[in-house]
Amino acid sequence: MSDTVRTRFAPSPTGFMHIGNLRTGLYAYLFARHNGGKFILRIEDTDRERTVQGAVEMVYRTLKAAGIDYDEGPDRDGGVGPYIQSERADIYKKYAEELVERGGAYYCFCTKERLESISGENGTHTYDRKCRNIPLDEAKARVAAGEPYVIRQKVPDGVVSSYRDMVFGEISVSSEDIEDGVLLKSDGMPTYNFANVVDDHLMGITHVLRGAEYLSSTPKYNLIYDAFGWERPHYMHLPAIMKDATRKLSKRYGDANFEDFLAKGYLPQAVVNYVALLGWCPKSGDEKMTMDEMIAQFTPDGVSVSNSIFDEQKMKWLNGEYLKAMTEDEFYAVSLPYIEKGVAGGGFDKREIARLMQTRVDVLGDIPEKIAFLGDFGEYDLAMYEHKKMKVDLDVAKKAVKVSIDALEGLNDWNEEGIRAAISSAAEAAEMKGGQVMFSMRVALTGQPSTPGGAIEMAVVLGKEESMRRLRFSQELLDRN
RNA sequence: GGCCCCAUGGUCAAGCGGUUAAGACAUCGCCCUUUCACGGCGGUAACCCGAGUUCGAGUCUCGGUGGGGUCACCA
Repeated sequence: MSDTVRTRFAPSPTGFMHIGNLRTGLYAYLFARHNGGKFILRIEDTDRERTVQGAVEMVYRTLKAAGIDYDEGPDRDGGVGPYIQSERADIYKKYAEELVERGGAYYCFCTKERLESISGENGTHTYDRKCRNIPLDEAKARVAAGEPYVIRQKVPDGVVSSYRDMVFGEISVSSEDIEDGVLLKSDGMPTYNFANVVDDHLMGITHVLRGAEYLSSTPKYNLIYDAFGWERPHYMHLPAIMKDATRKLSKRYGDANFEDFLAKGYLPQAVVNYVALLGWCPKSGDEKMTMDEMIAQFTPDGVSVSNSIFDEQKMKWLNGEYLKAMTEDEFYAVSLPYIEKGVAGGGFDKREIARLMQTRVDVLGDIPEKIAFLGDFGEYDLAMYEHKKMKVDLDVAKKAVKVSIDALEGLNDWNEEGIRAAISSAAEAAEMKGGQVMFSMRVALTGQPSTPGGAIEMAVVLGKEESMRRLRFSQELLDRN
């Protein structure tokens, strides 16, 4: 293997990809690309009980939507596969046995019951190394006889295992704090501890990026590399993303799930951009960045060491920035499904609605409720006509609505200019301020205290027929009081 | 509890011994405006505590406190 950078993203297919997982993959991708290296996707499904049907497809979907493309993976062979751990069982077994021969591991025949019986004060139990000194010949004979076993790491005595993490710096753990952990389970599958080391080595991974929960167990993994005589990779651990000050984002509760955000009307690139900013700050201080810009600027010294709290509000803002930066056509395309949902098939000018919504929503999912009034008009609270700043009250409103009706009834140019001209001159003739008429007209047209646009824009969207119908309805409503 | 890690406004965060302690989100006010937005301008708001090192500490050291992680035949 050459010395080009190779990183990997190794999710376990448990059904969800929250943004913390996504960020880990993103950083591994950015780091690889920044250094002109390769990015590998590996599926860690050694725990058959937690593996969820269809979860691998979800990983593919997510990566694709996020714009993270991998060079090698289950469906893109790079010569060091398979890239799915459950298909590599024989490899782990072979290496575990080799490690036993090298003196870095041993067979253990302790039962689960025995292990539970030696649990410590805090419910934690450290293996007491009972099987550590069984002569190898004897152990092999027991294995050959069919006795169930696991293979455990033989942690050397009296050493301090240290490494330099790219973001956290020097980390040291002494061997007395490291347990003789299980490497190969009794079902023949490896544990994460072992599969990772073997795969990362065999796949030529040069830089391991992963969550900080592995920070203190990395010395243990390094001891395995050492026992094999393999070169250790570089490590870059990433601080956690929190739900609040004391709780991590959790897969179990489906927190901050990537696909949920897409369903709510977030743009994948906005989510990816936001997530990149949680725990990393580019030298330039840029916030809104394309993937290429992130690649160009991604360096480990900008990665933070402390946890950060996920803030949907800011992600919303960023998403809004992406929305506003689109061309009208682009926005129309992405917003159309939401507009259709909001107006439920009404014959409105969807193009115009899209134009109005572009600066008014941060998330596409907010569109339907913002335009619901277009298809839903009826009795409303007349108090809405009271507006001090606009100098409007019920009497003014009555007059204004009548003026509007008279001005628009015979209008043929039903567009912004035409309506504006008609209303303006009518207002003048009636000795009213344009604002008084237009404010009242807007309420009369919509029955809403606030709308995405003013009277003229609303009239255009509603069309002449519907506008006139609504104005007359409102006139009646006002006259009844 | 042992071990590992972390600590700048409400949130994300610059800062690497000397700054009026950036910037962004949020919030508040003003302007623009026919409502709501968009946009523009401005304001409020932070170095966890205590020692030490130093002429000088948010920045270095130690201790405390708080928080996170980990201690599985889960990853």
